[in-house]
Amino acid sequence: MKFILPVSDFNLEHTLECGQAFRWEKLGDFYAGVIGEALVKVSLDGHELVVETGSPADKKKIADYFGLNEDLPNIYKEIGRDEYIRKAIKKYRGLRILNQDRWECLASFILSSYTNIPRIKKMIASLSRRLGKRLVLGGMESYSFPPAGRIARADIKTLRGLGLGFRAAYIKDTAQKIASKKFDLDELEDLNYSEARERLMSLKGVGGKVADCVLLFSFKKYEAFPVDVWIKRGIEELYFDGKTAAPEKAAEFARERFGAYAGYAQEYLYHYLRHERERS
DNA sequence: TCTCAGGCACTAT
DNA sequence: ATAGTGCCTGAG
Repeated sequence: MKFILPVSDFNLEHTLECGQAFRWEKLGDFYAGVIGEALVKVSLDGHELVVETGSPADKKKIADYFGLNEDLPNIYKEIGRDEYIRKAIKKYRGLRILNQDRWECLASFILSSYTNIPRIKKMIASLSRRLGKRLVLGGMESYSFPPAGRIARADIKTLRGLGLGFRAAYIKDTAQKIASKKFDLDELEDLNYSEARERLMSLKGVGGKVADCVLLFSFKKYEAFPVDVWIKRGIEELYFDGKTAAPEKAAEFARERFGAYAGYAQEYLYHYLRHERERS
């Protein structure tokens, strides 16, 4: 099916290539990716987001996935508290935080530890190809992200064979807890940010950074401020006068400075720090 | 060959 | 609480 979502303040490229999701690929003038159980093609034409899916899809869910329900101008007003962030917003206007599948998001960021984005994408692709469901759209094919049960039952050697390395044990352990309902992801929805964060951190392979990514990218807990090495260096340089700060301190500072949408500030700052600062 | 990449667990203070 | 260290793997 094919449909159109009207959009404003939306930049597809920034949104899909900012590192929050690992399943999108640019193919000419459109992006192909997987949302849940659907292979999806999207392109942006002015104020129209053109969406094509291989399986029936709920328009509302797709709009929600792309973060289209958030009032971006208001968010900019909230987080625009200094020159750095305002400059970053100017450069990356239209970047929206996605609302991804919770399990896939958690698993993906467990895999993100001590590696780089191309390799994270590779791990997710091979895991999906091996244990996920085949999806087709037109001439394209891809695979859904495997449900927790599939990963829980896979043996550790298989997972290592897919290139997961030491992360294989972490993801399997977490998959087992989810599949056996010892850990219910959806219950986190009703907890406040720090309670939910603490719960997530009880899982193996989930520290503060990964927990924040999951809360930000799949729970709409926008006060989450993931601190990776880049953001850490940036915060130290811009706000701590070059002095080193523990990741938790940097995150705490950022939540106080940027408020309820600190996570949005993180996305903009991250890209500003990583790609564009020197050119501005 | 070597270093480094979007962390985390484990151990020792 | 806080600091140090090893970890699968692949790209540059």
